[in-house]
Amino acid sequence: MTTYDERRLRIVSWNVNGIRARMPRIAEMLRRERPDMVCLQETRCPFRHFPHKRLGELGYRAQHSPGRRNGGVAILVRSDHRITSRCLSLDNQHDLAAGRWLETTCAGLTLGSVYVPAGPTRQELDDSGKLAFLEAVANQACHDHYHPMLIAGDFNVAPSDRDVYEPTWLEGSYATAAAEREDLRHILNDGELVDVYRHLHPDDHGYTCWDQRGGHYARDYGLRIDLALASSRLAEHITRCEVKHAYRQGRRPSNHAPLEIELEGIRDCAERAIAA
DNA sequence: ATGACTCCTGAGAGGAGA
Repeated sequence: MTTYDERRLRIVSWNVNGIRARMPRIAEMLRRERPDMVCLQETRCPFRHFPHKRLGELGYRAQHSPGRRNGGVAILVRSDHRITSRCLSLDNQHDLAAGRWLETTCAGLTLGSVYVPAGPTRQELDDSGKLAFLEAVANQACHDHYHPMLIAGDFNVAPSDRDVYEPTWLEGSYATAAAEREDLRHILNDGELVDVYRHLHPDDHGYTCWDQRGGHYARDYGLRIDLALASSRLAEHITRCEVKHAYRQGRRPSNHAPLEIELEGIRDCAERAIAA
């Protein structure tokens, strides 16, 4: 029986691009890393086909919010943890959350798994759905949370030009449009959230997503659109945040790499919040 | 700039992703 350090939590966020197609790689990651919690995006899997049994064999319980056809988010919790609450709505809207937002409180932490709509392309300029969704995430982050909060997932927004391989090629695209970036700043400022990777690695690219075509990964034509946002009182407890390249390589990878976040002293953090 | 992807559904192409 493995024993785990209760004061240290490791959380992985991963856009798996189809949980069924990715199950061998997900199993590999869970066996090797044994994270406490996992936020998944793009499960692309109907409710009835979700691999609860296989995940159970691997020692994880899953909560799943399927999307209509694409999308879908899940949160996996290692079986030795007790889940204290769950939330299936985003800014009090159930329909907005379907397939795109899940929230679980566990081990003194409220964790959100988010999949922001990709939004506009160069051809298709209407981005109102994406902006409304980002607004709802901002509101959700502003709600009173008893526990410190970590929101992790695929935001489909690269916060700045430093987060994309060649800004001029992507000008005005879904990931770099000014309005999206403005809304992301709004989430960070109003929710008092910290972009964890950028906070710990001010000078690295930290790309998490590479197009599957044409050797983008080999050339490192990447985007940093998978983010972990921590409430400010949680941010000081984050000791590590890394892109796990091993799972973007090898056999049948997702187009995204997992992002791993390590927290220490989380119980202290919750206790201080209660005392305050 | 990328030459030439890969998932899903449903039974073959077509939509979607980013």
